[in-house]
Amino acid sequence: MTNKKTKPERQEPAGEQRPVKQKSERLPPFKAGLPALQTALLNWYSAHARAFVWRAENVPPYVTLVAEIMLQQTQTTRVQEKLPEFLELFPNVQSLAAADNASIIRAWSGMGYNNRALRLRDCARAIVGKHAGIVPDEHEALLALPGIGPYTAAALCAFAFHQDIAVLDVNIRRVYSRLFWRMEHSDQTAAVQLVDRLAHKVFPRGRSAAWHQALMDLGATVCIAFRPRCEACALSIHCASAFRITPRRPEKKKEAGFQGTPNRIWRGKIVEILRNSDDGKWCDSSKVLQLIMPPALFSAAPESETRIWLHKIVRGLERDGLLEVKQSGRTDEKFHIRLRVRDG
DNA sequence: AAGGCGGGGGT
DNA sequence: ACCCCAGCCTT
Repeated sequence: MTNKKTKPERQEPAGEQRPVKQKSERLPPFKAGLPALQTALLNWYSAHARAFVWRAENVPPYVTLVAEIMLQQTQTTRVQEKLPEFLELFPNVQSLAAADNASIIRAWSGMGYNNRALRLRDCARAIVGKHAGIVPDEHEALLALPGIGPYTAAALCAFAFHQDIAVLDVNIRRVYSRLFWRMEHSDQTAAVQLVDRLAHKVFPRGRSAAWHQALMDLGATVCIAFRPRCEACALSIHCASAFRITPRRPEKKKEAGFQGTPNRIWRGKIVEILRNSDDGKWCDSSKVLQLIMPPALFSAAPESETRIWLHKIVRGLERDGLLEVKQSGRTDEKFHIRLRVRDG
């Protein structure tokens, strides 16, 4: 068991963070047997499954793909709201593949992590170019697509194509860690390799989709990160850590920022300004500063230094294909930006 | 292995 | 004013 978020200098009782001993490749001892555990989780899911639009009957793989990309680091409630709007604009792989940068970035408004929007569009293009417009159903092929990593590839195999495959994200790993090993604190998880090996063995064959959806629902509503609600958990009888977890928050990482706000938030503000400006219109750097900064801060900020800071952020956005920069000559002069129109 | 990358909603 | 949250990519 490791705590990857806690720094070594943090004082802990000796031995607390040693890795869980793994004597063999055999499964951990299940308190009441694996079949009983499987039944308990699937029964709980039958009664408590959250009704999401991407879980409806006969959802095309394309919709599952868009949903899973959106669900990378974005809450279910927001995806529930944004997915239908997005699908209205881009109802299939072909329409998404045809989108220019500005269109897809605008359609991504409110989702955050805007680089995902371009990768998703590029993913659609790769599907059109390499897979005849059909979302591939093989894990290896999915993994090779832009924006699709181990989690999303497995999620598509399980949820869209009903293959027997383990789906692993931070939620499911947390649930497994607590279920099969004795976790002392809420921010602890078993070693990823250990959990992942186990994950391939414990899901009921033929029920991978329901099983992993169930784990994610349980992780989101009951076996939550900070203070798990063991008293409400259908698996507490089976759980090695039930009622024994002490809440503890992970060490927060410091993040580069300006005026107390992380740079990525400023990035988002800049992109949002460009979304709301006319298509193809160049926006003056001073105007952008005025729009993204609180009035008091904008008034007090020295023009030149602030513009140099903005310029640095903007170059990052340019590198990512999100916007275009027009600057006449010297880098310390005013400049103009707009949403990137050309394809990336 | 570590850092970059949003933003809305809850407490 | 904090907190949280269905990863992936680059260096």
